[in-house]
Parts: sequence; C-alpha cells; structure tokens
Amino acid sequence: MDAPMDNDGKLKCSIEYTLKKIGGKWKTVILWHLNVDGTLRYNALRRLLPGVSHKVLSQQLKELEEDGFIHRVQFNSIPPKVEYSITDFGKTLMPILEQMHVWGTEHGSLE
Amino acid sequence: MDAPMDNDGKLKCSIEYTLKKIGGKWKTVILWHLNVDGTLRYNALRRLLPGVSHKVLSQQLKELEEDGFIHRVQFNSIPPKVEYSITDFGKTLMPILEQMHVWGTEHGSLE
DNA sequence: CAGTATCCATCAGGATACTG
DNA sequence: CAGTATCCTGATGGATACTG
Repeated sequence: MDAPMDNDGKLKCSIEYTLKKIGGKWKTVILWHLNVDGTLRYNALRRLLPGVSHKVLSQQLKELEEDGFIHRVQFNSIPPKVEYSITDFGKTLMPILEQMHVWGTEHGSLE
Repeated sequence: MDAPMDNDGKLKCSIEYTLKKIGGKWKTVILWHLNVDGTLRYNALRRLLPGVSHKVLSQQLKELEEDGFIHRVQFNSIPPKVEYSITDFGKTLMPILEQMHVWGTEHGSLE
C-alpha cells in the first residue's frame, strides 16, 4: 500500500479516508442530487430522500458543508429559505459517485 | 434519479446499493489488498490491517464472500491454511476503489 | 420553512478468551 | 493457523416535539 500509514491505528489507507468522508448513509445521494439538480432547498432535498429525518439530514448537510463539499446559502426572509449546492471541491468526488452509480445500476437488483 | 425506488423506504438509489455492499469499515481495503497482492492468507491479511480484530475480519470476509467479491480456499492441512483472493466479480468494483484511492491520496492529509 | 432538542433503538465494530 | 463465542461500547441513525 502506498497511502500514509500510522502506528496509532488511525488511518491506514487513502481509500479509508475517502470512505470516512462520504460513507455517511445519505451523503453520496445528497451530493448526487445536488450535482444533478444544481441547487435545492432544504425541504426539496428532504422530499428526494424518502425516509430521512430532520435530524439526520441537517447533520449530514452540516458535515458535508464542513468538509467543503456543499455550499449553504441562507436568505433571511420570511418564510426562511436555504439553498444548498455542490462546490467545485464537491465535484471532485463525482468520478467516485459516477462509478458507484454505474456499478449499482448494473449489479443492484431490486432486492 | 433513475435507480429503482421503492415505497417501503428501503432502496432509494443505486449509489446507496453500492455503498451498502462496500461500506463496511474494512471491505474496500481488503479488496484493494487482494487485488494488489493476488492471494493472501488469513493472518497475512490481518497483518496488513492494523487494528482489525478476529471477529470483525472474519465477519467482513464472510460478507465479501457471500457477495461473491472474494474467493475462499481452505486447505485441510495441519496447520490449517486458508487463502483469499478476489473474484472476477470483485474486480468489477475496482474502478470505484481506484477512484476512491485517487481521491483519498490527493485530498487526504495525514490528519 | 428550516431547522434544534431530546430521547431512544440499532448495530457495526472491538476486546478477549476459547477451539478444531 | 484460522477461526468462533461472548460480551461490551460508542457511533450512527430514527421519531417526535418544539422554535426562530
């Protein structure tokens, strides 16, 4: 292996690093949607992810934002409005997501 | 989105299907090693994954085998000997892992 | 509308000891 | 050597109610 190894048992491989970043249950799908649709409001996003709760969605969005993958714009209007979009950095993940999408489409049955 | 959706809130997107398959903490790394090294015995694999326990390693290996990603050959010798290798089907995951590896290498600091 | 706050369930993952 | 068998823990995710 060529990735940075450490002896504290923390990071063993660059693949693991990537997995840690996008391994959240909804992160890949959120990024995928934002990349396709461009910009989405909170509730629009929520409707696209059947089953996600408020807590989890905002959590995942916050982490994605902290990692620089998505951009959050808040309009101080009434009613409130928040728009999410993917950043250029977030787009660097697209090759991975595309491969995952291709594979999942080819091999994922309806289970 | 184009992937199969269902109304039970089970599978929403083919990306999620993929993530479910390889999202285990060690699965990607195991596959990566097996693809690089060809064939590895149980303990050799263990040495390559600092921090993994017996239980978790055999669990992940079993799941990978059940999913058809890896091949397990057991020699009924004394002492016992078991060899793991990646299957052709497992190799279909390589484009994903390669992209993950590239991204992780480029953006993963040592944290 | 777009979130927190709270509380709870689940389970993947880990430590350790034992076994064929 | 290559595993199970137990037991345990913390992180992740979920339901629901409340809020600016």
